[in-house]
Amino acid sequence: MGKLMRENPDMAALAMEKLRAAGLRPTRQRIELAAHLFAGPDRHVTAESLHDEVVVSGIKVSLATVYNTLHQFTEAGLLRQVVVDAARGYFDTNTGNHQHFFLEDEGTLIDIPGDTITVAGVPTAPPGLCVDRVDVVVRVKRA
Amino acid sequence: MGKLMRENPDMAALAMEKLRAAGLRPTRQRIELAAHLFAGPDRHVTAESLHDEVVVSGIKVSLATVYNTLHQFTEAGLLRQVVVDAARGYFDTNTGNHQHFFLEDEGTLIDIPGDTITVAGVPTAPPGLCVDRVDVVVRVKRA
DNA sequence: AAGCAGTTTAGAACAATTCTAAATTGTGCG
DNA sequence: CGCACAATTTAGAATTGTTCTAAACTGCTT
Repeated sequence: MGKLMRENPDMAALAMEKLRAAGLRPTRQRIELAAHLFAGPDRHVTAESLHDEVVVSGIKVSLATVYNTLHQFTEAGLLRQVVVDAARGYFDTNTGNHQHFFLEDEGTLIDIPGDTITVAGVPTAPPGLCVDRVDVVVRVKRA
Repeated sequence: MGKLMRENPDMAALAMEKLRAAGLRPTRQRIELAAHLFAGPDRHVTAESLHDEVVVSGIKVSLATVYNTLHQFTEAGLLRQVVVDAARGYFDTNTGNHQHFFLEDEGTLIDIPGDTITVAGVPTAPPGLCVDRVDVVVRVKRA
């Protein structure tokens, strides 16, 4: 399986591990995408941005596959979706408890560590429902 | 100016006032939409849902106008946009400080009064930026 | 009643995302 | 190893929500 990932063959190995652990067959495109996503520290991508990035780096993956993969990774718990912009969907490689700054002008996300913000007084969920998650988005603008 | 709004002519008058106060010319469709939006207590609508509702009640308004109007109302401070679902945009007639439950299964929003939830520890905005708003979304699911 | 800027509208255009059916690729097995 | 089959990828069409456009219409002022 391959000739790519020359920049860092170890990333590929790690990615394969991650995929296998998640029960996802380690295909060329999944490995490349995972390598990109999990190479750096916490990252925020959209399907389009990740696709561009990956294509630029010389890898051939279709946009449809990026969408599929992003969703599969999310289901597998490797990613988390962040809803801050009605226009596009963001995916976050930080799946732990944390919140976000959202720079509305640029469409950029910045993590806020999970122990920084405290949310108190969340009412109990309406009958028959349970709280799935509490999201805090700090929307910031040019001063 | 017309024959509709028979259910509640006063609503129409009120709506006209609101529109005039906001500097929006009180046209037939704006009046009808405002009457629907501000008739009940706090409401959450999408362009589509409001359009359907209004059309069903026998009023002729195009979807484009609903979109325009919703945006104009928002700019005028009569409505507020809520981003909880990547798929569609919601508008809230409650423009005051408050938060939301979001029932992911149904796509329904429920207001949480502004003094219920307390958010502490919001870090200062990155340099050159200022906090515009802090949104809290409590995502709930079938138990 | 006329004029005109502000509005509305149908329909085209768009952007993000999903779907589809066909081609390709991992993986296990003999 | 090489084959078979299911899982995956893909190009392109289709969907969905939203915005744009140019033409028709309407509320206001005179």
